[in-house]
Amino acid sequence: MPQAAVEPIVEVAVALPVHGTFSYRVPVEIAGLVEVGSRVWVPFGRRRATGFVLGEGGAPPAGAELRAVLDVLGDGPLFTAAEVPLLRWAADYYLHPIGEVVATALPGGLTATETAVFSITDEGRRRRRDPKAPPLVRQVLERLAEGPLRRSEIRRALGREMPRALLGLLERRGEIRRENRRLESRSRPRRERFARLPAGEAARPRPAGKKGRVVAEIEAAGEIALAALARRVPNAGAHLRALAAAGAIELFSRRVFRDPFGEPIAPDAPPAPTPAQAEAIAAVCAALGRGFEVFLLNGVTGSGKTEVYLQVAGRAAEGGRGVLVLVPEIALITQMERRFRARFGEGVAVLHSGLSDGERYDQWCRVLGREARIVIGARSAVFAPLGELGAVIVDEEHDDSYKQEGGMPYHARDLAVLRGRQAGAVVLLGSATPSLQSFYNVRRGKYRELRLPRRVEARPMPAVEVVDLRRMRDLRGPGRFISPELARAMGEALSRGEQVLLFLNRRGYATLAVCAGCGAPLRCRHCDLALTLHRAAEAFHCHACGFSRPAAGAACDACGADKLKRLGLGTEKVEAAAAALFPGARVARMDRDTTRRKGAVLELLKRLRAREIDVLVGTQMVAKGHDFPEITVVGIVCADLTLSFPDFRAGERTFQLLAQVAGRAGRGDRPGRVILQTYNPGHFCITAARDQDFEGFYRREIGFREALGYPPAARMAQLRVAGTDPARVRGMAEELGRTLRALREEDPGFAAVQVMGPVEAAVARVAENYRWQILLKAPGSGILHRFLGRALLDRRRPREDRRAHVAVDVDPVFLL
DNA sequence: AGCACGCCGACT
DNA sequence: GTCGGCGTGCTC
Repeated sequence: MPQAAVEPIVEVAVALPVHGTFSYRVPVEIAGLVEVGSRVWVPFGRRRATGFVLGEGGAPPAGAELRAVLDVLGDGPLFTAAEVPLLRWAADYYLHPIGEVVATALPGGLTATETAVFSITDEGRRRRRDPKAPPLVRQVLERLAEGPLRRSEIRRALGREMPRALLGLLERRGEIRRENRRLESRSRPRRERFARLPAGEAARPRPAGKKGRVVAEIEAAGEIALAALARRVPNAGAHLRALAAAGAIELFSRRVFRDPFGEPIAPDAPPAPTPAQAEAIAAVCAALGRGFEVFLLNGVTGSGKTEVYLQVAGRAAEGGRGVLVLVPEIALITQMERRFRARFGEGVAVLHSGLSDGERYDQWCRVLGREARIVIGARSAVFAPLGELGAVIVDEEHDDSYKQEGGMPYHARDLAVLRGRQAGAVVLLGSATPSLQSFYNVRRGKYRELRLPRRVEARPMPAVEVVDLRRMRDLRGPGRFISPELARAMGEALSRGEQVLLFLNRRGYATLAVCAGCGAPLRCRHCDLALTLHRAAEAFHCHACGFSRPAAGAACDACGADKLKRLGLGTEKVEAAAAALFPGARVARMDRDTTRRKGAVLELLKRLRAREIDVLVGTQMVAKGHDFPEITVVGIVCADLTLSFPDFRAGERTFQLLAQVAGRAGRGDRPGRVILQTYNPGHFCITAARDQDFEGFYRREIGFREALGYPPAARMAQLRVAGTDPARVRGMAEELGRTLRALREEDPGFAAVQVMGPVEAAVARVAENYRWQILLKAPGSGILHRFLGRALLDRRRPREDRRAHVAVDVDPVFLL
């Protein structure tokens, strides 16, 4: 007699905003298909939901009954057991529901949901025109007559809350029908149809005419996708069925990976490293396989950090272990990807938000299937399903783009280090301007520092001249922001046929439009923010919410006067000034406005390389790691914009930005020159950036952080209360503040936690959302985490909705 | 998130 | 009375 099969129990993270995991039985029939990383369909309360299997489950808490997994979704697991600890840690550390953490980690479009969908019946169609029916009923029926809707969609269409009871009543009366509909996940493998010649058959007589051409093409290709065949032989499709029926060809379908890569890349051989590179490579490679260790590669701009990454990655991947390479943004991923594919060929996958859900899913599957053991990606790639890791590399580790805002606000660099620790892998953080946090860890002996103090091929560092903008204060026109020194340097470079980069960290033409009559600034209707004039669009834009209004005929909202003074400086005005000062020069601009289109950044970079651009004006986008070989002069139009930010990281950000921009100069064989214009020529951030003096900057800045208890000397978390109802938002923020202070009072263990606020956010309203915030400071992350857990998870809090809700940001980077 | 339950004021 | 808001608990 066969032994009764035991149903396994699995631990499932449900893809809903619910804290904790849940246990389910797995029916024996599908037990073989359910493993760690499987996507499953499970009953949850009164409905069903997508879940992710994290491991073996335990007995449910007393009173709860185990329910059974209903189905296994998709073709196989979506992550490996090696990634589970990272997902759990992130959920715990960032106080985020684990199912949502998994959903964030995965490519989009994989979480099916189930909700009630309402549709109209014939009875309802009749009642729709009944004048005696209440207006709300008629409105609902009217909407449903156009097509079935979910409750949330009805709410949106009507612009008001839709009482459940009313829908229930209409259903009982037979005017509407309700059914549970599974909203399917969108991403699935792509299959394509191919044709080939039948195997093992000697040359059979070739058909004549068009059919013959089709067969010839297929024979020449070996096998060919039908889409490609149709491109070569127009209307080939018309003959395929007959050819297949005659046995002349075979048709079959196969999974294909949507290809995000562009043209093929010529292979390269590793160049001989400089002595400093060789030393760094040797140090990191010696650590491979010996467990967790973090290196900070502190290398000046142009010192060849990428070559170190390449050689480390190559060695780390030798034993079949995975290598994760994080790069802050998409344009840089493309550069990095080219270098890696030139060295390692096809074993490279890319993961970033520039890919479609389908492309991302395919790349993800290539990694899962171990076809690619090197992943290059932006922050979300930190979750890539590489399994056993050999090395983690984070390029430009100081870059703020690693911080995710919204959803689960995580820091990819921090998670990368954690992932390395969990995997016992080597972590390599690289930057010319390391974050204070990473350098602090070097100083405390947690990370090992490696230096590349010189540029490759003995190229000199650029010479930086500081120009005091206060001299220009009373001037008008371009002379106010393009000093004689900068203009002269530009003129000399241009006359030698060299290129110039002008940097200003603010886009638009005029950043402040003030009424000439009453002096009121022009503000956004949906935000507490001034509008910026964009001349290319001839419109005023809000940089917070995207609101825009035409510039033509714009009048002051306060007094109605139609004369607006266009104050403030943005990249568009700099562009216009450069064109006016150097009429022969070809001027281009690189900021979010000119690069919104996909591929626009690469196009600009290509034009720059092809020398079709003489002067490039740009925002911080141009500061990021790009290699501009022919630029010899960099003008920093106004270094003070980031410095005056009311944020304790303003100095750090300014130093990094200036040092990085300056580093764009002279990367080819001609020496570079940087003109740094500022109203604060004596400020230590400015002088340190001028001298490329990271150590000096660090000493000054860490002193402040330690004295004031700011990270990295302490830990912070920010609680953001936001919503559409200003009174509720304020009430919730104040209530939360009281709760936090009470918690601090009642437990002496929390005496070291500081609660600051609540205060209204600096921009109190963004896109009709009102914002308040509370800042928490603590000496260490353990105590802060316990405090947050007690405050937010252990005690009841008021129900949140769009009118007012709380978001936690652990280790916040942007405090405004 | 979304579903049900239970508590209140304000109408037939 | 009871309808329909609104706050609260719960989902293995």
